[in-house]
Amino acid sequence: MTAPIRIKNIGELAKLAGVSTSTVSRALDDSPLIAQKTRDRIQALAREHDFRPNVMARNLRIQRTGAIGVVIPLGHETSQHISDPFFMTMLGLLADALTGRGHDLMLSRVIPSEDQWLDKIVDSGRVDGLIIIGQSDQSATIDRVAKRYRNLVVWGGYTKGQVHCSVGSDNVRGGYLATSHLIEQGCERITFVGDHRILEMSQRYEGYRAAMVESGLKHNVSELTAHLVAETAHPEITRFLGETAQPPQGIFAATDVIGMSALRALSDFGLAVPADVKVIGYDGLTISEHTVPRLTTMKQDLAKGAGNLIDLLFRRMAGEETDSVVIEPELLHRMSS
Amino acid sequence: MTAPIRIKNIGELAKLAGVSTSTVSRALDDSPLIAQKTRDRIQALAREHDFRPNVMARNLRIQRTGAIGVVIPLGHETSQHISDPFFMTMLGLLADALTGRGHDLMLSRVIPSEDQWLDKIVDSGRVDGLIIIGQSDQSATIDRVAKRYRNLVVWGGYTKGQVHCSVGSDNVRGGYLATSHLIEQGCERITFVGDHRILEMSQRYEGYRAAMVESGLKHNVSELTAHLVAETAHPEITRFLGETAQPPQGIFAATDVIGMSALRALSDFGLAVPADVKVIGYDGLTISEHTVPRLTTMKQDLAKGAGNLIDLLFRRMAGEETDSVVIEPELLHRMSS
DNA sequence: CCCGTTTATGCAATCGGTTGCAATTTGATT
DNA sequence: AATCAAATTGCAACCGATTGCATAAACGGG
Repeated sequence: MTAPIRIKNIGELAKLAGVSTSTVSRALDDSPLIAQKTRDRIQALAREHDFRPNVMARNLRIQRTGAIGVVIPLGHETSQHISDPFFMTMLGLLADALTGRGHDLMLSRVIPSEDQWLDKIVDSGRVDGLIIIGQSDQSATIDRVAKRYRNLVVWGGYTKGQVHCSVGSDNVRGGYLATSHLIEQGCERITFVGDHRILEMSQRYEGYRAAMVESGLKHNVSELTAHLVAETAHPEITRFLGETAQPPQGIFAATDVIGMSALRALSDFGLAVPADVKVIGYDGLTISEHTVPRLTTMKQDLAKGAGNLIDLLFRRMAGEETDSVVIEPELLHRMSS
Repeated sequence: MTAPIRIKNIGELAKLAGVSTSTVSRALDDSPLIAQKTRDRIQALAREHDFRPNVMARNLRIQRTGAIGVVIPLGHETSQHISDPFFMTMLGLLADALTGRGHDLMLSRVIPSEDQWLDKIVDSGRVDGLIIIGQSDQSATIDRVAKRYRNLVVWGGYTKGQVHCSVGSDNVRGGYLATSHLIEQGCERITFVGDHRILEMSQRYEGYRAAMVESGLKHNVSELTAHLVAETAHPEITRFLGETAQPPQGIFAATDVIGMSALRALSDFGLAVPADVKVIGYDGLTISEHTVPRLTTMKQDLAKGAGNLIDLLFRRMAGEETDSVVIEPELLHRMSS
């Protein structure tokens, strides 16, 4: 019934239709240059043979790829795998938005071992633009490349004077609000749990510290360095709880995943949340709503963030200049505090 | 210091080096056809101008893209976003393995509205091969395309007679083992919570049912249809618990995320886990280890699974025939049962 | 010093499309 | 019927690489 021969390029289709390749090309593109009935005929023919023009050839000619790179630098993680649902949420949102704009998503997880990692991606010519999720500890490299490559936006922290265009929540303020909340709930000894090397976390720590100092709790400032992945964060918190003479009254976890680990470690030690220890997380991921007890957290509006990232990126690709966006974080007071 | 002019193709580099483009091309490829010192000279020149040959042009010429498509069909989800950490874990593993093999990862999240969705991806010429994560409710489409396109592997359930090559755990057996475990723990009224439309879940249900029947608990078989995402699963479980006269003694959640939702819903109703109700999940995700109490689950070895997927895919791309792989699931007995 | 190999390089076709411009056809107008 | 503008279509160059084959240079042996 259907035609047996497989058409593999517009040349063959052109021959079949008795026209030139240019006509086929334009017809498939629905160009008004081609008479309506010719267009219809060729499109029908293409459908019949389910022929789809080769994307690579097209891309080469028109000098764009139709793909946006999404890069997750893992400079801080020794562990090979990310299990942080944060990335999935972000990725899902980005994938949706990009598909909606007719672009594909090229995912790269990079463990930066040499400082050319970003240049390689940029110069590969595989993508029209780049979204980097989290500066990790690579701010310098990112800034260097941003200087010469415009089509680049970053989810993460904002630092005065940075070259690259970023979208992210106000981490300092978020840290301040989170800590203030715990203080309001009556906590005095509050421990910050996170990883300093990561820009956003160090900003959250800064906010934490400011709130503590402001409330005259400067001497109670304490910090536990914990990895981002739950597998490693949990034993670290457990060890910490085992070693301290007196457990803290409040824990400010730099991410929801760390918060979850904390909840579990506390439970292991027979400490009740929020009666004995109050816990607050950061991110506002779905997962934080499904812990027992439900985790109080600082919500970053990721949907909005992803929207901003895409929007800014496309504007930059169109040649516009863009400023960074800082989103106001929001306290979600739930059961753990 | 560094050269100011930007080299944009091998032609320009050739002119600079005083050789032909073919020589440049071969030199950059480190071909033995070119004299060692010519090679060195050209490579140095390329480095100096940090020139990297255009990938698209290369791909067009050699007829491969160096990219593998990873597709997540969401035929079953009305909701736009996936928050299931399962995908992230899988994606992370795949991204690592593919990078290791020198390939890029093109991510597509598809909500199949017309039955050509897969053909479009295959015929786009953007990828050398395709990994589909989960059949969703699209087994028919996948099978149809698999018939004509070899470079395709699927993570998901195995059905006798399927055309496509799949990798996944033995869901029927997993369901059987999970249910048997709950029965051994003294449960008689066990409810299965999951979504039948998804192949893997219906297989898990099948195993559940078999175990129940085998233990003479046929009349206690009960099922709650719940969505995969925690946002919607939780209220569904809550409603269920509110409506039943007598809560079940055991809950077999078809995924860890549903299991988490169940834990929380039970906690809301003041039911103790595992004292009042025992819960078992499925997947063995990291996250399941960090719930309170820690979730008993059926572990699927995703690392192994991802390895198999990649391995099979590359063998298929090399022209080999491959059989589907079924992985034995393993009980992780933790605190919730 | 000549000739036959090896070794090193260049020529030009090719991958599969897109697009500026020229050429042809159509149609309207006088 | 002749003229001219508008509507269609085709020609051929191009995007930036790779690669089979021809050619030129270097080398070794007699």
